[in-house]
Amino acid sequence: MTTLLIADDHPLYRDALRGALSLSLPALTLTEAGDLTSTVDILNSEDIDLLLLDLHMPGSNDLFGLIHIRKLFPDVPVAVVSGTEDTQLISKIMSAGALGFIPKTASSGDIANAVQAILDGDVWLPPNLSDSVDEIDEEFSELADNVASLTPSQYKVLCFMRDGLLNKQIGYNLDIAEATVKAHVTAIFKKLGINNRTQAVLIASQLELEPPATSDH
Amino acid sequence: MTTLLIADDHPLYRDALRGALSLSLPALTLTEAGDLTSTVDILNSEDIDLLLLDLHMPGSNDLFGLIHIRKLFPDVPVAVVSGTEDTQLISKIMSAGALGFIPKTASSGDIANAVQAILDGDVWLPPNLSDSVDEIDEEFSELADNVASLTPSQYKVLCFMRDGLLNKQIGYNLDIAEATVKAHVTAIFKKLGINNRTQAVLIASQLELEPPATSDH
DNA sequence: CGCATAATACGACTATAGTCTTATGCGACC
DNA sequence: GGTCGCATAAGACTATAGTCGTATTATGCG
Repeated sequence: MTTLLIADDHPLYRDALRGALSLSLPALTLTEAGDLTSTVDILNSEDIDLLLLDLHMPGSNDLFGLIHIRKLFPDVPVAVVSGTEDTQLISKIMSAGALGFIPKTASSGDIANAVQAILDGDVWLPPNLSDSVDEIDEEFSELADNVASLTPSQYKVLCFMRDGLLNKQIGYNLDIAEATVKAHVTAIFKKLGINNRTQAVLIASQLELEPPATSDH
Repeated sequence: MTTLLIADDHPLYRDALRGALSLSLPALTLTEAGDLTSTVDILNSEDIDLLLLDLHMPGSNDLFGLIHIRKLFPDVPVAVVSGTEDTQLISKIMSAGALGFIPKTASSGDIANAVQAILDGDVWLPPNLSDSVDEIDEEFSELADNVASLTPSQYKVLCFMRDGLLNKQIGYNLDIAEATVKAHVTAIFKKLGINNRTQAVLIASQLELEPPATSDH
């Protein structure tokens, strides 16, 4: 039995995906999640053969979420579903370990083709874009690897750093001492090959689709 | 006599623009610049009726360059020429004070139309995109205004901050004391309504098209 | 079990960031 | 000639960032 997890924060779009897939590929079992936490929970408790991941989910932090999932479950194939058509971003998504990119404007036929292709072990990109995205961004791939090597605590600290929080505030949010936050910060610097917070924020902001202030969808 | 300045770092594309314009609008006088510094020099020494600005010029720092030029020469109309088709970015470009956006894929007819329209005092956008870009990003517009209010020295310091440099290193680069750098940094914080360097870097990174590490062409 | 390793946690210490005050020189502007 | 904005910068101070050493716990492995 082949099981597929649809992770998207829009119930309507989940329904649309479910409808399109149950028609074209009725043999699939479909599961759903609406945020990153429940996505991780389901991946932990169930055997999932393919994850359809929307980058804009609550708690996902866009590309961070993809890297996070890829690190926790390297054996689960991931296809990213997103409204963007930015080829550079798609290149980053593929460099971060996604096996396919499905634009939200794709037809149900294309979606079914994409899912079938990835289940068969292929890589899938929208036909009109496959030319411009074929090459992998080496530099970004290394960056994604470095970020993936962060421990869960370090990952959280980096997220808060990217939001402009002080060490003290991060400690308060995570309920740990400021000294511990600093230890995590130092560890992050070593793993990312940098030596101060501004450079960390720059790297973290490269992993984000939209500026925090204007997330509007 | 109407004079037009073509600012683009690709000699070939400058030639192409020159060719397209001299055919369709032979009454124009055309001038060229290959980087931001010489663009500013020419705007200082000559009367320019329209600037065609590529965002990816050396020293331009993408949107920073546009804001910089808009601040120094608020009376010179600017049309941005760029390879991107990202509607969000185009919206930012227009919010930062450009009067037109010309994609590099535009036909020579469209380019001539755009130049003529802006010279006539209109705003011009590619026909296929004008629907999705009509609204101005208020938040970003305010941000651009704030950045435009920076003095030249403050602007330079912010650029170096965005590159992850320490105050000491910025002082060395600009040949001023660290105390002066700190004074500028404090002034920048007040103008941008923030209170630490991380937030400044976040704002600065929103004004950049591509991450510094992956500028490729 | 005994050992190694990684992750988390934290205090002590040093370096850097950031504020405030004050002061000087310069050019623009009326 | 006075005023204003800007750039420069010193000194003194506080807050925050960042390093280092170390203790604790959990996890994997033979």
